[in-house]
Amino acid sequence: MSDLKVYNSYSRQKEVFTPITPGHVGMYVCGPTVSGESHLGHARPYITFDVVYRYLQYLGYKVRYVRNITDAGHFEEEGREAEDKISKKAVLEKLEPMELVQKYTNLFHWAMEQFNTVPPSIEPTATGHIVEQIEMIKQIIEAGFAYEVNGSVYFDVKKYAATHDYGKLSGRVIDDLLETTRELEGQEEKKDRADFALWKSAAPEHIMRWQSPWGVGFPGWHIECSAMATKYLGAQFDIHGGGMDLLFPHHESEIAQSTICNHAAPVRYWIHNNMITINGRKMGKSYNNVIKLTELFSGNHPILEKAFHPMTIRFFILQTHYRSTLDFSNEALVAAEKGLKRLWDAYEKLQAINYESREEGPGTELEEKLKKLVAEFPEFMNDDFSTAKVLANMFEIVPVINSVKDKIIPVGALSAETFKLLQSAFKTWLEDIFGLKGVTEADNSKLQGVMQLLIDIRKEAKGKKDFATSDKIRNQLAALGITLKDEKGGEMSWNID
RNA sequence: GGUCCUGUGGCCGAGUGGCUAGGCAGAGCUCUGCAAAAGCUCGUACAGCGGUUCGAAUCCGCUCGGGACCUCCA
Repeated sequence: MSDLKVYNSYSRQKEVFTPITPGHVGMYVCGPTVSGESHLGHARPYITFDVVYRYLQYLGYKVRYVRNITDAGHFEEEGREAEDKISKKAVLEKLEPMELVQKYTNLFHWAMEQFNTVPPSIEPTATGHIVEQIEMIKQIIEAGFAYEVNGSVYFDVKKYAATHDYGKLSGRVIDDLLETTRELEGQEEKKDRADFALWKSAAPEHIMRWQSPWGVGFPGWHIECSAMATKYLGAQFDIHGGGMDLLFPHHESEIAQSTICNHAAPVRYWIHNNMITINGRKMGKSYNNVIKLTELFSGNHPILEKAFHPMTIRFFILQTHYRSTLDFSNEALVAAEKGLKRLWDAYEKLQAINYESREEGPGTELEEKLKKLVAEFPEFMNDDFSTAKVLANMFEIVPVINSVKDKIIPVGALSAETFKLLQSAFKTWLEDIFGLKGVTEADNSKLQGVMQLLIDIRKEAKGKKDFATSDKIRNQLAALGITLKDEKGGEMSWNID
């Protein structure tokens, strides 16, 4: 099998993945800011990196996956509103800050469960690591790369850039940065406009506040990730993930902070997912075009024509390469929904077939084709996680499965070995690696019994050519949202829409 | 304004210079008491204009369009 290659944002090219410690992978992914509800855009990184996590484990790595919860809040705009985003909202909603944070954290966890994502190994909170952040800031000051002004601490970007490559990750030129940075209030505290806050002094009304060597305040925007990543993954770790919109300034600043503290570049492979767009524009609060996950699952949103199942979303996301933008539309999601159903129906049929045939024999052309398609699954994944191509191959196999089921492909065309290969490959890839699940839940044994009874009655009616009765059963069930299908050979199957 | 990405058939989307991606929708056929599924067949698309090449959706240049970041942002 080929080596895993990942596109490293830092080098801007695909590189062979080699972990620092053989057999182990440390992965940090920027988690949600729990000051509000997650929307469709947020689903992308967590599903993308869930598959990365699952795939690395499939490859045999022991992975420590750290994904933070940002519950201390960042600023609306640095300096302008000397106010914590979370505390601000808390006032509006008349909630305690931690109450608010808890509410949205719970909601986030609920959504992640709907998406069938595996929980990270560690999910540290920013508020739980104030001490670590203060320690790190102290180190940066001691190293001479930060300075204190009026109880706030700023990172000295210019000094750092003199000896380090600030701007490399995001393709920024430091001089341009100085010219293009916007005029903001509170800038006068900084020595240089490109500098960023490590610690901000808190105004008296500020609710979230902690004691520090520089007075009462709260941590700056980027330090939490540096502190928590260092604590749980070490000075250098393998993978850091997040959305492309975090490249600058968040990840760029993270590199600077960590590099000063740990005397080494913190991350080997930077992986960034692209945005989900709607009408070609990034989904985001500032664009006023967000669809919250709760709205998506319920269909309760003006631009939604219907509700969409979390698995449809998951599949929708996996059908695109993670570094491409993905444009949302009702039509696109309906297409994904139908595609997933077709794939999943075939998968369930595949698992249900008890295939008995020659144990071995000359490989037919069909067999060779199937083996090739399956063998390509890991090849595609190894090429920077091309989930879309793996799914395309699966869809090529779907007609074969259906044909075996309907006996259009005769028994004996496939060896039992090939057939079992399909069964195990589909299970591994669909369930274990892609984390997909069936959309319809019909796991009610009583309902199954009732359905079997109706099917028996319908079979009898059909046998007597009593089509009035047989059609009545099928039509009434259809009205209830249950589709009954006649199959070749007189069997019947059903599913809930 | 700066930096970067991008423009593929009705829609969504893969695409490593030469070989049918795939999904959805649509058309025809087969199967079927009817229906639904399912199977088979069908679209010869790559923004435009040049260039490199035996050969370009794929490389280069220009033009036009869209987007991201430069501010919290997945």
